[in-house]
Amino acid sequence: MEQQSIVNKALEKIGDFSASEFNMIHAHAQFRQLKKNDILLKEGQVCSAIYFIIKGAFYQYRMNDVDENIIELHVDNEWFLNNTSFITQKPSFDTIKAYADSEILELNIHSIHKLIEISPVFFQLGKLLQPAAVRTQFFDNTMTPAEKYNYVLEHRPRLLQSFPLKYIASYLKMAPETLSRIRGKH
Amino acid sequence: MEQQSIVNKALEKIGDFSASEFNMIHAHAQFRQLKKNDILLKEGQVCSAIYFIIKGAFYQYRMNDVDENIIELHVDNEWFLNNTSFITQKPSFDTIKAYADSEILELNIHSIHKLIEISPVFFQLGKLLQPAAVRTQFFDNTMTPAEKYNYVLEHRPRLLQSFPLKYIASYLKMAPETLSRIRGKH
DNA sequence: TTCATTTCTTGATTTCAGTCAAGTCAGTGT
DNA sequence: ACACTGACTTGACTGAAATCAAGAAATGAA
Repeated sequence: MEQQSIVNKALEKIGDFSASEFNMIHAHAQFRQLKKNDILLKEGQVCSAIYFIIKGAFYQYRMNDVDENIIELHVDNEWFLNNTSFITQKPSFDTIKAYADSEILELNIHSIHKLIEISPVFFQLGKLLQPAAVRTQFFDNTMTPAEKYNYVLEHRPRLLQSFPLKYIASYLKMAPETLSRIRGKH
Repeated sequence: MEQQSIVNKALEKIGDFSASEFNMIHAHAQFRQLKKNDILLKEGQVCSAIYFIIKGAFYQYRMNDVDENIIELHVDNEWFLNNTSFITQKPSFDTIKAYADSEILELNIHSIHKLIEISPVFFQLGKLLQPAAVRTQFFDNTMTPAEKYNYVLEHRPRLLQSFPLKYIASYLKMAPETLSRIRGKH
């Protein structure tokens, strides 16, 4: 199947699984379709699954009085989750929303636990938490706006194509005007 | 034993363990003593264990050209680890150093895996990753210096007693002068 | 097409935290 | 008692990014 090979390719990057182990993962995964602006996880709900984007894009935001504060951006061929809520299994502070019509695969925490009971091989799925953990290193206040932009340009360039400037500015915690000026100087 | 009851009390907060399960955890844990300025984990090493501070204090810092940039502060009766290195099992960017003569308990990743093989109950140990995950929410650039100080004052007041002002300022990513001024206005 | 709305850019001004600098205070050693 | 050091405070100045404001460009709807 087309979808499965895409997912397997992404899984190969995070661990060493046999064909039968791939099949076990797919047996536990749920295919889902969402329309633009559909909500995948609402603030207050517990994030009990990890997701793989086959097609589309998602963003996570937190309400701050009036406006949406963007926490994470995700494009196709990426795994994502609300890291804090998933790890703690407590209500999420953030909402996850589809930015475009999307197709995703869902692997819930019970399935992951079952898989790990079957074999410690599936511990490697824990590495899916890695990107979020690594990312937080960079977005402490030690980086200047220009450094943040260059970091995204180098490490996640597809974000810049997939989302409007003001989403990226919010994600990078700077004013849209500032991002516009930085981009102006190539 | 004195130490065990301290640790069990801390473990009760994160999960529901039986007496025999407590014993299994202690059987896998290593007791260690460190002197002030002893290094627990050096930059470049993989963080392969989680630690519980029975007595003393620790800090994690990252070298930035000349000066130490403080990443985390830990006081007694807390679990800690280098979150990123532990989750990814890749070399740490940070060094963990004893701020005072300390006594700790060490539970390495192999022991944790063994425990989880014995029983899924020990999955709850994963919750020890929680504090770090929760903390990163707050230290994105959305908070003003005063808000950061108030957050620490409310959630981790013992840090303010345990470490000198300049350590806390570095941890909160602000100039020592700024922290001093904020504190001046109660 | 035209009009309306949103997105992005550009300029002028403001503000808040960082830096620089000087001084106080407490602790240590001689 | 004295100087020396490190921790903290306070004031003056600076600079980078936010804010305010206006307008241009792109998008979409009628």
